[in-house]
Amino acid sequence: MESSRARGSGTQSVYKTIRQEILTMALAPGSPLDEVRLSERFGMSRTPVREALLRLAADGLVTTLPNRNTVVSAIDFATLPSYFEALSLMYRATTRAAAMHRDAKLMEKVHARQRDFRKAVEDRDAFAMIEANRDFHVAIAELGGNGYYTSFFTRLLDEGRRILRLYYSTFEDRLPRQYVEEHEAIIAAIEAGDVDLCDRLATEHAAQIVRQIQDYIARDLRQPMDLAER
Amino acid sequence: MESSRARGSGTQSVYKTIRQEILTMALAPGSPLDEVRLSERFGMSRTPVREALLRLAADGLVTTLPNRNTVVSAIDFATLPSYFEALSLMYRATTRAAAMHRDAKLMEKVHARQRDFRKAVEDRDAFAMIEANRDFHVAIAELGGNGYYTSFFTRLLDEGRRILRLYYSTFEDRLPRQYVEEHEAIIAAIEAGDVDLCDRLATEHAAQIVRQIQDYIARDLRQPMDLAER
DNA sequence: TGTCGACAGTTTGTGTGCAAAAAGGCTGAC
DNA sequence: GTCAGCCTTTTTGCACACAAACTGTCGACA
Repeated sequence: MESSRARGSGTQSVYKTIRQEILTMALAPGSPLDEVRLSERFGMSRTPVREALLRLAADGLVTTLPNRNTVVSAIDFATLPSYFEALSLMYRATTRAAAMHRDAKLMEKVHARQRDFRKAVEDRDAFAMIEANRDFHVAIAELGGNGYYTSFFTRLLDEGRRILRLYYSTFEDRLPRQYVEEHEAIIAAIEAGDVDLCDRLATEHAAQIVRQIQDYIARDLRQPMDLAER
Repeated sequence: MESSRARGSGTQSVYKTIRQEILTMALAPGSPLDEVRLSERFGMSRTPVREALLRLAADGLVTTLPNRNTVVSAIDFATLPSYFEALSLMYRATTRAAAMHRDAKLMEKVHARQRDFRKAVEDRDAFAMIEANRDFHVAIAELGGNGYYTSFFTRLLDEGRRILRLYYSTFEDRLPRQYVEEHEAIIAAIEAGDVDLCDRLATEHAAQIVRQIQDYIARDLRQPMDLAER
């Protein structure tokens, strides 16, 4: 068959593709992932598909029901408070770390991500904004230089992409501009090496985001809302 | 063949067994894990072995070199400072959370784990002490009720099991008794719901452990030490 | 009419074969 | 004696086949 595909790339490409589709909500939570159907879609056998699903399961993005099928993991609203708590903590920890480990080269990446973010806001592109915001904070985490923080934080932010997509389908431009300014303030504080200020700004920034999501949720709850996950 | 094995248990049992062997250092970092050899050892085909290795790779416990073999992940001493930082943070976060979410049933589990820990210290069993200490803090994290904290912290503590095994091969009984007392103090602070005290105790407890490991490392460095991982 | 059991269909879990890729050894030339 | 190139060996990545397990449906019986 197609031996054009590089040897180790099968699993990788399936993993990346499905992961992206899950995070962008192209695959809704609860969607069944059939191994045969996926293998047909990607034009390869079940084995690499299976291995990709295994990796996604390890990431917590899909849930495999033993001897049954695999589904896209549901977003559990009951754990949202825990999520916000963990997210806030990691906002603070990574931003503090960044203020302590300044590095010109990595700092430039932070600036670049902030430019992307500003552009997304100006374009009023809600989805691009979500991605850019994530990338901005990942860049800060990498600047902080603690790999444990970076991987955990990245995981949290990715889960957040799904939550945000749920509520950002319609774009409201009141708050985003404020986010741009907060990002600028955080950058300035990092460059000044002011750890305490970073901590305060990160705390406030996290609270801002949490507040906004909670507003969206509260608004949704006033409308009839289909909570059935599957 | 042996159809006696339950259908879904193959991968699971291989995963659990190898994971345990890695965490207890029965499999040294850098040890090669050959799929064929493992499949012979466990009396099954390569497929379930392969899936188990994939899960271990997702946990970061093994590293798979593409198109080559997979090896037990090395312990990277360069990242130890980051590790200690993350560990300390999670000690604090989970203990604080525990003080806020008190629960009689889960609290009893904490007491039980502390009894195990005390017994391990009295028995002068270094390895049992390592396991019991991990379980004690996991129990506190579960008491805290934040699943994100629990999973990240558990992962850190498991990685710590390997590091501690490196340095606890000979048991020194100066500090352990102090750990017992510190654990007791933490339990009391949780039961009193004193968040700030929990934070201080967790910080000090973490610093204690970090200091001890660093002492071990410093002592080792004074001797000729083979740093070659493989 | 409601409930239980058997059957068929679907989907996963595992076994097996083959080919690609990398490592190490061998041979030959310089 | 050393180094380059080829070949062999080892091990993985993927394809495919088969059987177990679960779901849903249909029919029989109370």
